[in-house]
Amino acid sequence: MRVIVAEKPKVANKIAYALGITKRRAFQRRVSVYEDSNNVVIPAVGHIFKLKSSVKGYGYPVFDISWEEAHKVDKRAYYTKPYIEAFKSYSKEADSIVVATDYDNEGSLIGYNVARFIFKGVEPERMKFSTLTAGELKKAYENREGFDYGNAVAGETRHMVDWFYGINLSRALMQAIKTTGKFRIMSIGRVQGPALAITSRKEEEIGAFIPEPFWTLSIEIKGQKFTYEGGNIKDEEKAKELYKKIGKEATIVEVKEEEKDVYAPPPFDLTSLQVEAYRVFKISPAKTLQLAQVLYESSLISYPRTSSQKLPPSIGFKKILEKLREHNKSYSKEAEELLSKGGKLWPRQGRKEDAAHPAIYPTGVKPTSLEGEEKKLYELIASRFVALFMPPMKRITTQVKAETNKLLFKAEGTRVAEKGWSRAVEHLYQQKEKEIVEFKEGERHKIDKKGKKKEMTKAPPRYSEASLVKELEKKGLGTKATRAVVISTLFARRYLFKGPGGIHVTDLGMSVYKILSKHVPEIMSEELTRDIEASLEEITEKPDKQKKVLDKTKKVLTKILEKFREDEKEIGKEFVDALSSMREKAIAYSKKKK
DNA sequence: GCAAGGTC
Repeated sequence: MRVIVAEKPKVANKIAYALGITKRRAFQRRVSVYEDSNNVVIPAVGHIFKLKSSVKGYGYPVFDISWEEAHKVDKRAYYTKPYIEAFKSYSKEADSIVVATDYDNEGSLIGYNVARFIFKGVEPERMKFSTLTAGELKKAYENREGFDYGNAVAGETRHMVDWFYGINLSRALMQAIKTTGKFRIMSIGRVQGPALAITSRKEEEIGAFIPEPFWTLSIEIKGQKFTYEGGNIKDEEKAKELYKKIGKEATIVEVKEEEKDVYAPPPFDLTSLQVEAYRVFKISPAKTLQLAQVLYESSLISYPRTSSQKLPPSIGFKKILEKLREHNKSYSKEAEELLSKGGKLWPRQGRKEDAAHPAIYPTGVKPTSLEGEEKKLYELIASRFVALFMPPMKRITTQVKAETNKLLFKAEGTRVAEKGWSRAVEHLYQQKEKEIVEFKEGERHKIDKKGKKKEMTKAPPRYSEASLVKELEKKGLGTKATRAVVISTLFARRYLFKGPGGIHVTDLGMSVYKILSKHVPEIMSEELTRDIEASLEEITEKPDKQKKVLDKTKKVLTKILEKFREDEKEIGKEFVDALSSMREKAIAYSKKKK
């Protein structure tokens, strides 16, 4: 029997149908396996093996670890057990293993672990594909390759290095607090560290910010406000002097109109969906991922954990639009227009690509019982899909300049000449336009009002969860599926909290940031990720370099952890001080509220 | 009770 290992249930289904294996069997009522007389396609659910310490307890350093069935290591991974069982039920009759997981380090490792721990002694083969079309899957099956050990070993190394740093340093932080007789869950890791550093540096910047005064000048003509073209004035005397120069009348010296095409935003990848859902609905990135997973499981949208902003024709643009036309009045007219126009349908495409998945799109399946945020997110995905095929919005910006006693003032406005694609989304959100009163060049008008205002410079804005997710992506930290989760962890640890204006860092968070920046700067820096990536590339080419990389990591960490332990008591005291200062602030705040 | 990465 040949066992074909898929990464996840939906993909197992596609592979099976592409290979003409249509007999489905529900293993233990939970796992769908697809079988004919020679082949069986069985899905994993991502990683079903997990790293586990070989020594008990919470001491450190620990470097002795091994792979174990995930459900045995972590109760929360209970749902992986039937998948393990499904594979095991074929372990005796399997004489051929084909790994058909995503073609990347993590995917190869998922398949490698299934092959070596469940189907011992059978040399695995590899199916290599980048889209899930029947044609490509079939070709990948017919042209099976040797197994890509390089990818799998690189993936394993990434898991181990992250475990060594994350578990050991988290334990060191907790141990420091224990020296004071208290207990608290603490954590830090390769992604948590830089995320905490980014927010902490912002906190410091805001704390150190000293507002400075500046003055602005304005005039009002026919109810239209104009501002001084020279911008903000730092010197009060200068502002007074200019203010005095403003006369009783002004001449319109320039009226400039410019028409611009604004194209529909590209298809959603997970990050841009998270950013947009936050902008439009204030839904947090972690919540968006969770909602998108529900929509995916209900077959309403395609796979959400993608970093692609491209949509291939193979998804069937026309069929989807035809179905969407029936669902929702808000964009059925637009869908109808696109369909009745005939000709080729071609959506806008974005820059980002993902070897394993296309961008997020609505499948066309009719939603039946969506409510609240689920409904909002679905509507966003569906209407933006329709917008992709529509013509650009035409926006006109108008700039007017007025002169009084050789002082120039300007006013700017925008209006929409043609709504274009924005018609498909206007039931969800509207672009704000700035109206402007009509003027003609050469006109002379009375100045109705003149103003001089003192203002203060503002501290830089805080991160929101959405802008932090975006920043992590920009710096190449974490993955599409983990960034929002990492941020949630920092909130759960009480390193961060949501306050006025966005994300704030707590005293505890600042204290962790400062102490680790001093003792273990590498865990707070994005350089660690860069170094690991470089090592992984080397391992992909030469898997026997793994030992060298792991040994080096152990050596470096051992030294760091030894030094950390010397200062354990002192560090523990700093954490406890930070915690009590947080408690005092919280009490003061709740009293003030009363 | 600790990471980060897959996935339900």
